[in-house]
Amino acid sequence: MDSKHRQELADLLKALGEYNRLSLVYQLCQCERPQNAMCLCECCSVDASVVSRHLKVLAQEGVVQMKKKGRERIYSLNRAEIAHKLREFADEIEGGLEAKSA
Amino acid sequence: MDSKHRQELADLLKALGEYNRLSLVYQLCQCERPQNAMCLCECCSVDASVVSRHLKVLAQEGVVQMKKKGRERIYSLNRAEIAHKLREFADEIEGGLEAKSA
DNA sequence: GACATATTTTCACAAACATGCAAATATCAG
DNA sequence: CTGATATTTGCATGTTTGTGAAAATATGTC
Repeated sequence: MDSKHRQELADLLKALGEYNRLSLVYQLCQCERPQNAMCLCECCSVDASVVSRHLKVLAQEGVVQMKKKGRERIYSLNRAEIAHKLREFADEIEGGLEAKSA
Repeated sequence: MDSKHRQELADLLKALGEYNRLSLVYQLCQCERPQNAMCLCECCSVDASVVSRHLKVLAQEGVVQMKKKGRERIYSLNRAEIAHKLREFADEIEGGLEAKSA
């Protein structure tokens, strides 16, 4: 794994590794439908501007996806993509040396 | 998931979400045998004290395990445990609502 | 004991970060 | 156009964090 990929993975993990951001992810996780930012705001007791910034970070790392709808922004979780990256990382950790030869 | 578990997961992801710490994890990952801190020091170009602190963080989060051996500290990766936690998280993200009923 | 090696701790510091508030922007309803 | 709602941005602030250098600690060798 080259340093660029490693940096990307580190950035992803860092984005997920903050309590309020992780709470937003779980909130989106439990919602059947995409949610707007104000709705997401209720799960963590912080200012709307804070939620906005956290969602921006999550979007930059590809954790969530955003769609404009009128004056609202509708967010949804990139479930498959994130789950895949996490499992890939788990495989690397567990597999270790034999990962590629197997 | 209660807030305590969520905080623990956030702490784990944060520990992994720093470039040099992640590099240490990958370094340990590629080693068949446990390594001492000085050896690990070579993979990232930082001071030995920095490596020591990073390893401390990783140990606190249960990512690595430490064993004293003379004046050396031998570190090894908790492969199964970390991989399991990552997969659990991946399942939660991907499974979403249906995770418990399935 | 004296010295070398491995590691941790303390200190200082700059950069990054999370946060709240207020102002700005965007869009809808009337 | 006016006002309301949703969201972002700028600013200020306190906190955390990653870092290197030097001192301290621990343990091995002679």
